[in-house]
Amino acid sequence: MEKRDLLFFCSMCRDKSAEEIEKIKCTIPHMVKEYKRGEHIAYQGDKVQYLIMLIKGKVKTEIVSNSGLTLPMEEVQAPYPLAAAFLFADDNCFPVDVVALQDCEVLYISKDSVEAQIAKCPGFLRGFMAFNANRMQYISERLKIFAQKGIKAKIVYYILSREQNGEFNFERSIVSLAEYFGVERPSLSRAISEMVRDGIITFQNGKGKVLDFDAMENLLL
Amino acid sequence: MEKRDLLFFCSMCRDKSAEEIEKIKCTIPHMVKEYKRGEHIAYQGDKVQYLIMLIKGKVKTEIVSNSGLTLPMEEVQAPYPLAAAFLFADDNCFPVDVVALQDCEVLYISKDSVEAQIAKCPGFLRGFMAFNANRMQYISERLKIFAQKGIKAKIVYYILSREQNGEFNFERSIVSLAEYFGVERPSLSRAISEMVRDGIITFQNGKGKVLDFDAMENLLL
DNA sequence: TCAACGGCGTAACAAATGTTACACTAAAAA
DNA sequence: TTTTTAGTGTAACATTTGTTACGCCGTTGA
Repeated sequence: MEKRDLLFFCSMCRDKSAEEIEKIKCTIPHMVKEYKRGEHIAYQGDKVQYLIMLIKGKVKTEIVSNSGLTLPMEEVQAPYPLAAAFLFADDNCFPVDVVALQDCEVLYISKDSVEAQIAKCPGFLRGFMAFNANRMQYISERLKIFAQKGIKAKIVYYILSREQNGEFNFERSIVSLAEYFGVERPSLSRAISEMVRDGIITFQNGKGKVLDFDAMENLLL
Repeated sequence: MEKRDLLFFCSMCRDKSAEEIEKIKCTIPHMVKEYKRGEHIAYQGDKVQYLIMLIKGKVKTEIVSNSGLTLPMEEVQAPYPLAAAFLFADDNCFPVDVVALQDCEVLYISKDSVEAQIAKCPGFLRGFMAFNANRMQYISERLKIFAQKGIKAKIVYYILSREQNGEFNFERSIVSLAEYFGVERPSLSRAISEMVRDGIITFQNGKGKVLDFDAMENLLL
């Protein structure tokens, strides 16, 4: 194993130098498995017994209903942990099927080894926690956006959570923002245009200013 | 919010009563502070330096924009941890203001003490992880529902993730399901009626059967 | 018994959003 | 240079969802 697991241990044990990571690699028992394109890496309902790291390739996850229908969920690029949050959950089952989209390599570390490593190495704990916490933070943020009813409310929420002195920068294209909001691009475009027309904000090239904070607040209800 | 697994992060302790929790307080270094109704327990942007447990009372959380507008987020009843996921996040700041709705008691355990306890007591680790994992699971599930475009798609998703042999039970009232989906009750009611009319499902008193799986699948697109 | 209430279905209409299509621009590729 | 491509705004129309109001039913409590 070479550079790719450096990435792995960088994310899981981030306060170590490369040399120290070398040592750690030797001290954590692990397995590596390879999967061909199209193979299942895990099935929904499987127990998550290992910390599972996708170290090479790309996978997709999908929900499988009891009647065999599949609902695509998301695609994951290496390097990335799979179901890391569920290793310690009460219901520690894969919530999805995991299928290789390319030839993949997957690294497994048993739960016991993870716990042992956590006890030994605070950095590993921090890395693991930070990963889960960051993911949680991201998901929470998205949930708050989704919970806003109406496109304008989402826009207002998004702007208010990042404006400084009334100025804001979307940091995304309209296309990706629409996707992030879960709405259609023309709908988002129209909503922004209307807010500009109504004198609530200015907007150009992803940047803008808030002109009427009261109107903004009303849009949140 | 799921209160069922509250909290006390020692899995050995999770089913303990308030009295038994008293003992645990003795084995981990900690502080207890009291807050009057209306006082701020934490401000958005504060560093999360402690594992913070609301052990008595009720609080509300709200986002505060840079310009002073507040967006209410959620209410939390004791006992429940506050911002537990953020203790180890890279950006370990409170994402919200926390304000006491009643007189409250709050317990603080320093990050170091938490790490020490985790190293000492695998049960504590499991409890902490399980709490975060369960919360993540809950939030992920809601996010998946929200991500479904259109009420019928949400219904289909909800049904497919819990049907057995084509039979399902909502386990909730229409009112609370509408809230869970983030839609209005009459809209949900109408959508269900239409699906019944179209021969896709049967439905009565919160229970029903899937009649046409193909039609269900089509509604997910 | 009756009144009050909450949960539910339904309908008519209003409002928001999706859909589709087209035009314009800037940047990248040919 | 010209052509292509991606990103964007806009419009007209279709569809979905929200809003409001009403009636029905079962439960609760006076």
